[in-house]
Amino acid sequence: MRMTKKKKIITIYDIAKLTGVSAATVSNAINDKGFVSGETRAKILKVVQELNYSPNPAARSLKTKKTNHIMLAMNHMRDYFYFDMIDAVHDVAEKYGYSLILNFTEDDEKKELRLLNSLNENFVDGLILVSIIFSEKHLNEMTNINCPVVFSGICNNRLKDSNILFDYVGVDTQMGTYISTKHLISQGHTKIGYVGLPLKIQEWDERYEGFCLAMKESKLEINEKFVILGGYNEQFGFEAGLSYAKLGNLPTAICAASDLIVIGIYKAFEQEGIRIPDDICIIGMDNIDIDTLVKPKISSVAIAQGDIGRTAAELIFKRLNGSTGPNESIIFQPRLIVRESSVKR
Amino acid sequence: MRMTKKKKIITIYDIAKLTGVSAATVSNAINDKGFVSGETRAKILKVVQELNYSPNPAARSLKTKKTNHIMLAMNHMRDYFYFDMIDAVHDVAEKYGYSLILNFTEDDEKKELRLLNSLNENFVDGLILVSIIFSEKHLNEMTNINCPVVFSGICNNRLKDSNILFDYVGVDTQMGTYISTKHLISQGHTKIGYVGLPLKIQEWDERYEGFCLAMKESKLEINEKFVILGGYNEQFGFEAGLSYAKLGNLPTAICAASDLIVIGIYKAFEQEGIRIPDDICIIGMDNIDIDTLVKPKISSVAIAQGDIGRTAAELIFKRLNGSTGPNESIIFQPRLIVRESSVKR
DNA sequence: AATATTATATTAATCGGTTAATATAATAAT
DNA sequence: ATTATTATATTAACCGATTAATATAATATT
Repeated sequence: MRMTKKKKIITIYDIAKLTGVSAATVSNAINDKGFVSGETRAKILKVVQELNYSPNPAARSLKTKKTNHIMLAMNHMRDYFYFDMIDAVHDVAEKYGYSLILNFTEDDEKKELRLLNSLNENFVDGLILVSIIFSEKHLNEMTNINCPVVFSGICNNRLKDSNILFDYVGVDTQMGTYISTKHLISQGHTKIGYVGLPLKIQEWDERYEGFCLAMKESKLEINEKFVILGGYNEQFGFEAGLSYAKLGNLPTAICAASDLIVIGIYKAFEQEGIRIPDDICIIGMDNIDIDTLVKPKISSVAIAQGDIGRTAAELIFKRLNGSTGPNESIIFQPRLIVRESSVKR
Repeated sequence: MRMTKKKKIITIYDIAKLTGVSAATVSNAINDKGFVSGETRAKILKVVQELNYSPNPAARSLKTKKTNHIMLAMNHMRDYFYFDMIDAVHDVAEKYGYSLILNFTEDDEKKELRLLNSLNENFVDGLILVSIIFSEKHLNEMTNINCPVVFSGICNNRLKDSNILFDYVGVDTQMGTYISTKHLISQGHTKIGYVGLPLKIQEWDERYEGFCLAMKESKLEINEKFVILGGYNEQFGFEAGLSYAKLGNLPTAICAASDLIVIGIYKAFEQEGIRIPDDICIIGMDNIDIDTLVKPKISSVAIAQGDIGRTAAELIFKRLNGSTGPNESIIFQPRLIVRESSVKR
């Protein structure tokens, strides 16, 4: 629709004039503050409704210092991982009468830092930052933040372990790869490979750690040739799959850090004539929709993205409502879902 | 992060005081208006940077009547259809220095109408409304809108045909089912079924129309038993698949209005032992990621969701930049993508 | 040298609400 | 009947920017 000539904007003063009261009384009536008689209130609300008036958000915001916006920032849209999360955060925001601003940082740490840096300007009332990598740089940028921030996603548990410096809602992904690896081991596998994220922070990664732990516990050796670190998306999975094929000597099972990696490996293995699960068993993580649509169906570890989003959002509003308790760290436990890709038929 | 004690908020007056100029000059310097000497400007910007100052958006918004927000409203998150669109709109918004507010109307016409109704309150600077159904009720609610609105999605072309009442960016979905049906016909099929949306508006639906047109052109009869109307999601596709199975007498090919429907039919047919494409050929629409991940790969009609989002967003900004030309109606043409599900091997 | 023009900066009004302080009227308490 | 209390409404300041109108100083023009 093209812009038509500017309409006269109805202000609180128009309502006041029409009802014969002061602007302050109109404000009180609208915001359900006391001090307004039932009669007056009814008269005001009637006119408000008739004129379809609603207060200018900017003016209100300027005085109250609340924007009624929260922001959900995440690296990128195209990870099926996030859909439920967006949905859940949106629902909670709506419940509290807030709007949801979506922001994609595209795995760009600079963008994330700039975002944190800009939050001192009454831009949003709260932020949920989903980041794959989380470093001390993030903390440094948070010194001048004056709105609640909840971190989420695939943070590094190490940060939570020693010193809870921020609210955090996430999932124990180390447990995720731990149980998926254990599942493979329980099937009798001993030559198990791993494909996952690089060890960015201090040469360490939760998911890889979970894999190592499970192997160690079962006294199994990790063959370095079977470990491929570097990413989490389909493309990386495809490349990893090809590397395996070139290897000649295959592991009998693979623990992957994400289902997208598995999808990539599927494609590579199909191309190379390697059969799943006949030649090699495989299990992923995230429990995305696609898992049940491909053949064989992908075994996975469910991490309740919706719950994470909901909980993170609720935490924001808890803080906005004045909760000043110590920082919380809410860690959901992952759940093993055995389908077809990890079980020999 | 929990709220710490409120920080002193830096205002334009603080900057003014520190640099020894007036607030007006600071404002001019920040906004790159003329009338400020290079020397003064540099001095101001230096302090601005040092204090990490940025203008209060509410105050600015109140005066300028611009929020720097645009809204993308769509029925629901969980249609793969929309991902590229969200991404594209976000990118364009970012390019113009705008934030993206996401809103889900959940196929609820009331929510859509309430949304249109609320847009007279300087809430956002522009709206892209993606709606499956578009009725005159929508138009009625738009009388008091004072920001540009672009409709998109699967609107009814009829509205555009007679009288362009709003900016519209979409895809010719009638052409979509027309070419997919033609494709099936060119393979020699004569008994062709259709699964798609109900005929909500005036007993008429674009996609179904495209199917009918192609059949008519080839002088093929439409068997009413093979036409199943009622929805567009996976669940509906599953039910449609089961109905076909019960029918006994199957069509040799099916034109589906969405790929999600195809996914549903896949599941039903797998359960019922009907093979694709051996027993029945099938083609969908939307070209979602999953198409190439399932077996057989789903033939589809690509509708450039990213292009639609980008174009719709650019149109919003064109209007915001003062374009007052007649309403535009930009219709992308769909593209046939033949994979495995529609071709006998 | 007097005046016009230009460049630069300031003043003060304004945007449209909210809210603390204050006034007024109505009722209750003494 | 006077005062205290309560309920209701108003006044006016304020939030933090932008901007039109205005002032001032510096330079150009005659």
